[in-house]
Amino acid sequence: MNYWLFKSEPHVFSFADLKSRRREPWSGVRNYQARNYMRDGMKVGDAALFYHSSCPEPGIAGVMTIASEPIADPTQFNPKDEYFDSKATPEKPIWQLVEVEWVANFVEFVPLENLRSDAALTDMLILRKGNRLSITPVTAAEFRRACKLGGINWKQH
DNA sequence: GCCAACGTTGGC
DNA sequence: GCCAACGTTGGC
Repeated sequence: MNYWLFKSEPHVFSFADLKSRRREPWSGVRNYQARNYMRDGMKVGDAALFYHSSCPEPGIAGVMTIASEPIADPTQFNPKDEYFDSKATPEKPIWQLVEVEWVANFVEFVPLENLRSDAALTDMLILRKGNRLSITPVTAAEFRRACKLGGINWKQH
């Protein structure tokens, strides 16, 4: 099993939104590296952290799971959609997505500040200077540690 | 709102 | 293929 971290701006789509919807297609990724992680790297059942970015309190809110194989992101075909891509066709899609499913809220939200000050997390990609990728892999150890900071014992899941 | 850092675009 | 200009991200 692989582990991931997904960023989302909570005023657009928050972890609470995912909890109420339960399952959601992760549409709108328009960065090749992030797409490649979804298309080539993810397996159904992988676990992922949900990170809130561009907000008053950035940090990790909880855990979700990869719930589908990669499929073509339908928003790329819709001229009315903000993520429309005129170069994409249903025969030759450019952008893929996976569906994600809510698993568990952290008992305590883990602010970015706490991630930065944790010695076990210094290599997390999200903490690297200049990192802008909306989807990044995390190691199993980083994943467990983040869960622990959030008040969850991941082994019980 | 500022600004550093990065990805993408497009002229050559 | 180079690289300057531009747009975006995201913390502060």
